[in-house]
Amino acid sequence: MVQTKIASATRRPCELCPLRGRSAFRDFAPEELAFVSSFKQAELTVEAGGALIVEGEQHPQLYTALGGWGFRYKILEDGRRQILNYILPGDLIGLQGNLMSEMLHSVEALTRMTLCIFERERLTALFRNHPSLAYDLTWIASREESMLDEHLLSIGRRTALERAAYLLAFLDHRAHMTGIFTADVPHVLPLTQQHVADTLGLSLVHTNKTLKRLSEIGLLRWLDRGCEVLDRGRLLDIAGWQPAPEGLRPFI
Amino acid sequence: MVQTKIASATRRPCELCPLRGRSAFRDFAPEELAFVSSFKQAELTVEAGGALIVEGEQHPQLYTALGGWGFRYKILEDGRRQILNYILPGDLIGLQGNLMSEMLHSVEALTRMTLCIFERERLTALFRNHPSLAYDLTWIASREESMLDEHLLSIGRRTALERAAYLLAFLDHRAHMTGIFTADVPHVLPLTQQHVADTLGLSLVHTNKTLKRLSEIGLLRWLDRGCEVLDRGRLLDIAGWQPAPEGLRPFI
DNA sequence: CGTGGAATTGACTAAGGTCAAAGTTAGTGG
DNA sequence: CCACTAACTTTGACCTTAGTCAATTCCACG
Repeated sequence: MVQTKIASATRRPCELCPLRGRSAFRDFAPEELAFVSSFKQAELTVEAGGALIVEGEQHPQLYTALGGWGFRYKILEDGRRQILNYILPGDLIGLQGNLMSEMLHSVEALTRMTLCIFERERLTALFRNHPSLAYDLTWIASREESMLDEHLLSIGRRTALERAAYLLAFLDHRAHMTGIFTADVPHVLPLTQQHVADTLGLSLVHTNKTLKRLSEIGLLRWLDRGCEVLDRGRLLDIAGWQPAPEGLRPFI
Repeated sequence: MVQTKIASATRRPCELCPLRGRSAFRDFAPEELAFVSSFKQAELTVEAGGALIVEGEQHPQLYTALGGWGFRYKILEDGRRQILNYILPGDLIGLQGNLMSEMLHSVEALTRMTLCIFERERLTALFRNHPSLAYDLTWIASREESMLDEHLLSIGRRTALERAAYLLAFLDHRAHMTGIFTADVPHVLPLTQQHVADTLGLSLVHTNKTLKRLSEIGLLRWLDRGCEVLDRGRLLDIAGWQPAPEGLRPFI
């Protein structure tokens, strides 16, 4: 949690971006690609548990997650923590909250993450010269909002069991959509029960008992620091949720 | 709640927009104003309780609230309702959720609302020709996100008393910032306790008891269908919250 | 072997939900 | 002007869910 970031020397060109060509993402026009390439400053690697963004600090960079898992959160003065959303490859980090002033939330890596760094300053050039990318940026912000809406509904109105079912189905769905659950890796959500608790607004103990209920009926398997979803359909039934169909999505 | 919208014949030019010139909002350059004027289709009036947007429906318009109060919400199949955020003058409605496909939440008027109508289709032209307005749009989406982050923290991690204090301080603050609490009107948040309950994720009964506690120590007065905040400072203390300082904000 | 983070479990407590009824108030129509 | 209604608010009694406390167990790792 207090580990520092580790900047890597990598300077992979956008043409070789690991996200490019994944079936979930839209293609770029050549001129868009050229601009994004110039927009990109460097790549960054953050170890699991490392702090990427700290609430209250100025943060002149934006990031796009290229690999790994992270999460955004806020804490109250006495330490109560609320996880706001999870970050998966393709997600833009730093757009939430004010566009230019200090950060209103923190971001921490759940696994080792690789990120692409952009300078906030250059957003102006993006808006001025690349309307289609500007549109994408708004689209991305809008998508984040709709996820937050869902979470709010969940925490506000669902029972503990429904919330847990919703969260795990949601993350499993996103992982699949993003293409990080390939055939060769185990399909595990890299969470501790503390993360689940802090996302659902529940205590750790109650979260544990709730997850146990879901395990017992065979909907998931809890591993050492992770969760394997065994039956997303039935989780969705319990939650009374249906993921919104999503076409090709942009990323920057 | 099932009343229909009432389109008014008004076609007030943007130069006479009631928001323009209010101290909270930024000024437009002449060419921006000209574009927004052409962007604007008409004005709309919705009576209190009227449905402006219904979840699941296609909605080719965007709105900017000019006057009155509204709220966005989602419901579960069995009727449990979660209010996501409130809409005040200057807020853009319809950007949340997917930019172009069906609406993912509903919007209802809390008081009589007047709105400015834009065609979603013309967003493309806005992005292409008015980078500064495109930037504003992203800024607005980003601001909505940061409000949702706050709400999530509140519902997930604050006690009933803290949540109520937070919500009322939040709304009172926004009302003041937006300039709708002028000297000649009573400074009343136009809510029922059911709205408060559905925002805080609490039952109506418990909400009532919680609000009573806040009244008894003199922090607010509950009126027939509304709330008068008497001591925002102490509400903020209870909530452990501090509104983020906000400079001039854009609107479209 | 130890050690520390994570997961589990049981006993008890408290916050908040549910049910049911009654009181208030604004508005409506006679 | 007044009775009537419907929507809101208020209150008390009781129940359920979830939180707290305190151990214990289970691993992964050095």
